[in-house]
Amino acid sequence: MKVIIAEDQVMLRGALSALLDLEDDVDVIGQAGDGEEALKLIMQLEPDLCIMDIEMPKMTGLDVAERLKELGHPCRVVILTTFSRSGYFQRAMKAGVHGFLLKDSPIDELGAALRKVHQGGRAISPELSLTFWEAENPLTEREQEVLKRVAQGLSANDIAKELFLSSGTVRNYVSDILQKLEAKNRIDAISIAEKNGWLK
Amino acid sequence: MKVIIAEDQVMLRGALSALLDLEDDVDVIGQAGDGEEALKLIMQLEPDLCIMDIEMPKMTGLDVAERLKELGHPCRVVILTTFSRSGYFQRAMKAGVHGFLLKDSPIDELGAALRKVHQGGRAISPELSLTFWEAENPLTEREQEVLKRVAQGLSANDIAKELFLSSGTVRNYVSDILQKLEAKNRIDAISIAEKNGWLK
DNA sequence: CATCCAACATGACAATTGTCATATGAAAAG
DNA sequence: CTTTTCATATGACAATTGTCATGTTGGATG
Repeated sequence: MKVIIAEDQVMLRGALSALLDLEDDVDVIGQAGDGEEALKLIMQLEPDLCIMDIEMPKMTGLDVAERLKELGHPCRVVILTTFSRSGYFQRAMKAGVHGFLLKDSPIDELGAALRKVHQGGRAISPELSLTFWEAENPLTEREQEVLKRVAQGLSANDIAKELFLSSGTVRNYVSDILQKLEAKNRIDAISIAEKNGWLK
Repeated sequence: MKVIIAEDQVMLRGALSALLDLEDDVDVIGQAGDGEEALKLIMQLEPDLCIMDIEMPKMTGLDVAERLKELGHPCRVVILTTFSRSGYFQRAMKAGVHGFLLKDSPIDELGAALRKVHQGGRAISPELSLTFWEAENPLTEREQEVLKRVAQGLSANDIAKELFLSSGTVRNYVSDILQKLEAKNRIDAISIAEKNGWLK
């Protein structure tokens, strides 16, 4: 099977590529260090499978997966990520990926996962518990926009200007966010949202 | 040369171990997933070299390196880390490590770095620029204690209680921190300190 | 078609953060 | 030995955050 590896960490990308190339039935035909390059290579080289990190420059792995789904592209995506965040997982499933592995899994599992996906199956890391499905993002679109800017260190006044709202509105959104996440303050809220993959 | 790999990310640890074992002159004799296990294995197996991540559970790679230096242990440490933070680099140099590589380096460089260190040399990632040496942590011990707790989402009152200070004192420390880091607010300050490796 | 609900929006007031002036003690420098 | 400097420490006041009551609009439900 023809495989492309999309991973911005050079050393891991090189190591995975070298090891997978040692397998008889795996052919690593391309490597990408960011999401845009990954999408381009998939279009050009038509791999069977793509191993895709999530957090990459220019375009996240989830953005690429969503794009491939839009295009009805046959390439099967196996997400390989560091963080077991429910927000990522849900978004990946919606994007129709065929695998979701954690970098905390043994290297042996990767090859097995690729074969499974190539044969039409799905490969999900066993570490992802059932409760994982339940932690849906409780924030509205507007609240997410506000929280993203809070996380960037912007004040309520700054955010009000950017989103064409009044400062009181922004403060109310922040207050709603604190209540929904059961956070003590905005630093706490940022931390909770990051852990759950609710901050893009 | 006998090598131990200390890396909490299972997949990378497995991949590096497999690849390094393919080299004629490298013998991977142990693997550790956290700092304490790494220290224990180094004591027991007496490797020539240890490839050490920084951010690991229980004990950071830098804590381990410092411990080995205290003991005058002959094992040579090569730091392998994701983040090029000057705080980490300085602390590593002070701990007497023999190598400092970024996971953004190609896998080929790792083997070459190990040989260089084994022969008594040092191996530093070329990406680490000269300015890297200059970004010394501007915060006092007390300010660092305060910022660590701010980053954990504690209020000035909470921090005052923990450190046996008054709330006004804590707020003044926070204000000093904001000025030194040229941060707009505490979220901004946390972000700057994290980027520079000044938050432990 | 009417009612209800949720998302979005605002400002008054309470609580917390951040600034600033000030003080003390220990270590470094002259 | 004296002076200076820096880290540590505190509270008054200004600025911002967070809470709460309230309003509007559009979509869902009966």
